[in-house]
Amino acid sequence: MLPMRKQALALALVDCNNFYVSCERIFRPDLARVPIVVLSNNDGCVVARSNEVKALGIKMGQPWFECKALAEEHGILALSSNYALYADMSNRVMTILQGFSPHCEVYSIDESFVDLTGMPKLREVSYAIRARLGMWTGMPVCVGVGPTKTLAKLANHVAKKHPRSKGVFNYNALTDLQKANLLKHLPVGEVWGVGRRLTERLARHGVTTAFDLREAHTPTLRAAFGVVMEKTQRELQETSCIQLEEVQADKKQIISSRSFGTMVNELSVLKEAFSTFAANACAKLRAQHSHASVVQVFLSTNRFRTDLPQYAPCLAVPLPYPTNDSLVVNRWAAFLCERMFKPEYPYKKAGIMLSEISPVTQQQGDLLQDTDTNKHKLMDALDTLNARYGRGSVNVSTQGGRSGWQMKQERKSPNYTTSWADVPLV
DNA sequence: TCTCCGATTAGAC
DNA sequence: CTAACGGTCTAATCGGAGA
Repeated sequence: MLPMRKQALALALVDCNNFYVSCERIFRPDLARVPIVVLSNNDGCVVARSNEVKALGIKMGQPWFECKALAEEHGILALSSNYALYADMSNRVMTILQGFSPHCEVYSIDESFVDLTGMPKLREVSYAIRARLGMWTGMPVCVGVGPTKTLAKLANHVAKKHPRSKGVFNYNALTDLQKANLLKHLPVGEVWGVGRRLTERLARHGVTTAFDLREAHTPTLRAAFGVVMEKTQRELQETSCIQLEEVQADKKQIISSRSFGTMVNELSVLKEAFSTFAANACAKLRAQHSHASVVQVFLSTNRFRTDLPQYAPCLAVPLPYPTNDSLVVNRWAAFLCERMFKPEYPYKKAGIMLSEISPVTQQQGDLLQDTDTNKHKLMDALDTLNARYGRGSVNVSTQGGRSGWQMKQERKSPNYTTSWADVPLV
């Protein structure tokens, strides 16, 4: 029997167009042509832009106050981010994509790699993906197909940028000459994994396009830029180095943090905030059936106010036993907070980080350990109630009413899909 | 000298 | 009216401390 030839991979990257903006527009068709931005937490930075806004030159991540004048002039609608809505729409999209292939990797809230290897008529399949998502959710997407994740990303970029592609681009269908031509016209900074710093450094080595990177002398590249860059190069050469991760790995660290709506001066308010961070972080920990052995907390003044004195302490404690109990973590956080707190500074941000995370099934046996399971039952009940009635339905009493530190969120849309109270009556 | 560890860097979205 | 700039996460790398 002849050895079977290894089949060339066909990976599709399906990426939602202006995802947060599209989520908002699906429930407000009247906004279809209105220029829209969605703001980060605390209404701080622009994190999503409609095409009209991109055309005006407003940049991703730009502080909103810098855009105010231009926004006024062009009637830009700014919305606070509505994560309950975006997460729900994301789940719908990802579930539908599973219908096209059993092998999917949900890469982020708005994009998924879908393994289409072996399927005939990849263009038709790609258009079918777009059509089904459009019909079932209203979400516009672009589809890029390539033999590696890096080239699928690149193909998606081409699909997004060139209207003639009608939202679909298949790198696998190109001739060698077409591939070279395409790569020569792509700035190296557009390649997945090449950010601003690396773009600068690569330029000093004469590498300015994706083609230059693909053709660079590998040992030299490896010596100057490390193993990650070598993988990127090999991916551009159509050798897959970055595998499809179908099951999401457990988090190795979990952070819950926020910038405050206003400066905070009182210890009591900080402790309330930490109580909420502890509850959030532990809920995430329990959701992946893990516990953590290190609790770290941090505080900071407003780093953009260079006119004010700065203070950004950070304290960690190794726990005697790993835990995922909100009350236990909360007590440690409060203790560390008191140690760090200096009343002479106004605080703008705080947070908690859990690390040294392991599965609860790997419980270390210890004769002295408390075997009381009541507190596990308490956390189970809390998680169940919050799952049924919505996050935040049941809190730890020390969380308080958030009044002293609540982030700014002045323009949030209703929770159309996750709250009956928010469903408009027609 | 080797190894471990925390801090720093870079990137993604 | 004024001041106003996100939140999580991972992996690689580096430099110093300690074995």
